[in-house]
Amino acid sequence: MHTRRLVKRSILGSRVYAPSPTGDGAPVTGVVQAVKQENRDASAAGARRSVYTVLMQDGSLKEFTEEEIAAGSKGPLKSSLKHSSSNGVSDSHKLEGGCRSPEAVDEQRPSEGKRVGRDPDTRSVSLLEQKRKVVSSSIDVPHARRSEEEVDMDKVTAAMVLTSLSTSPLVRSPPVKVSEGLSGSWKENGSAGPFTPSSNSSSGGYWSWSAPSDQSNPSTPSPPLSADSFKPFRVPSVGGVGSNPTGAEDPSLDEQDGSSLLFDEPIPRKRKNSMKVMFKCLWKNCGKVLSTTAGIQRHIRTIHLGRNCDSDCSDGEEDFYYTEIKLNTDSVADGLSSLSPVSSSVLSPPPPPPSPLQPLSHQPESHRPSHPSDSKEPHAGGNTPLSRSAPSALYLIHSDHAYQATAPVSIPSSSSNSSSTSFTPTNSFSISWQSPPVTFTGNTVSPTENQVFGEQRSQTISVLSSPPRATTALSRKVRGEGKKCRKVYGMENRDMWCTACRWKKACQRFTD
DNA sequence: CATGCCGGGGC
DNA sequence: GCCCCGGCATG
Repeated sequence: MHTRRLVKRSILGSRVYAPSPTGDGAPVTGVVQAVKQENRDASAAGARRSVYTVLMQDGSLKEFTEEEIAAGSKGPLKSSLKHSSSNGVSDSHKLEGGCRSPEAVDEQRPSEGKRVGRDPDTRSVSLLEQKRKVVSSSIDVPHARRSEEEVDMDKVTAAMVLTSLSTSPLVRSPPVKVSEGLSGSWKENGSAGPFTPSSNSSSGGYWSWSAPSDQSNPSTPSPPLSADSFKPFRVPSVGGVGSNPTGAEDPSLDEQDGSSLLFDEPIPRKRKNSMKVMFKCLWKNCGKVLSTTAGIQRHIRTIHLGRNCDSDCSDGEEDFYYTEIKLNTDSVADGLSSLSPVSSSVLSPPPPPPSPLQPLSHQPESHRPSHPSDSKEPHAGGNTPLSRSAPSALYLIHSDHAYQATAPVSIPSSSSNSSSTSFTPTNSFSISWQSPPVTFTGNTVSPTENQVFGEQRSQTISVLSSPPRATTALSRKVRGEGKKCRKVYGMENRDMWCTACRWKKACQRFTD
């Protein structure tokens, strides 16, 4: 990480002073053409130096160390743009005297100026972008070029764009393409070492590490889904960055990998607008889920990365510690709405929050979460106390799915309680709550009451993987016993059917 | 296999 | 919203 950070923001094109080649002490000016890192290996402690390739006035290229250049002026970084040196003479003046040297200077600077005003929108255009990304946002160097305001604005707008993009399922992919593009072509420059002397096009590593993995195929045509393109990028963050305090990111990543497969519509039949996007922290043992990128970034930044400052000083690193998950809000809605009678059947009053006068009074209590945040369902007849409080959003998600269960309607008017434990004082009906349709991780999803926080992650995964086609026995209306239009009129008189029957819907004429 | 019905798509 | 159909569960 350090190594490439050293390059800091590019000073390419900057005018610098260099020791006179003649040795007469009179400094000469030149334009930085390239920067190299010396002894990159031993960079850890310090003593790492940059070597600047400088285009001299006379058109020759020379290399100077940082110190040499610094000796010539007050340092390369300051020399070019704003005021610089000690004598108070403006830069331009010195240039007048020193080097009104040719095109090189004028050529370089405009191009460099481009970088400064970089537009967050261009994040999706990675190839172009990488040329501008010379100014890495992850650089912790005194802001020589960009004023604080610039940075702030950049972050803010970027955050806004990110948020808006990732909130809408339709437009989610763009922000991710950054990584996708960078990981491909940009990788070569990044890992091949220092910048090549190829003038101003110095491809900068936007993220300070190069992708060692070959998982990212350089020319991914157009992956529509973001989850995959996310993945290869996150992996290098483990080995490459080394900034992971715990150093144990792998498990979560693995799980992430596993679950990310589930992101892309496992279900052939997809429902419209039924997905809500959430963001889940991938930090080990965290798994916090928030609804906005800003929120999750803030969470990671403050909680895990230990950065106190607000969103301003973000370097984007948070992006790699959360992922995007989709929640099937639709099924949630279904489940909730199923509490009210779906069909005209008079049977089985659902455990209805809206009707407190129900005789089965104590039952609704435990069932009435009043908000979905109440954790596990009491399931079939389990008279669990309502004590459990589940603060985490995960529980919210989970219990939502639990509500998919509907009250089965199969009740012969007599007594036989069809399902397990009866909890109702009356014997005329029973309401059985089924375990949530989610069955992925086996242990956690089972109706067990013992919910541990540590299992949140798998909870989430199971949620993600939960097929909307829930436990069909419940969600599906039980087949009616009586005759239906089809039977009554027969296929030949199909026009006499009720419309529902004609449409293969639940018969409206002969309801059970 | 016939039937009932859900989810979804086309218009 | 009307209409139809694929597909699934059930008997």
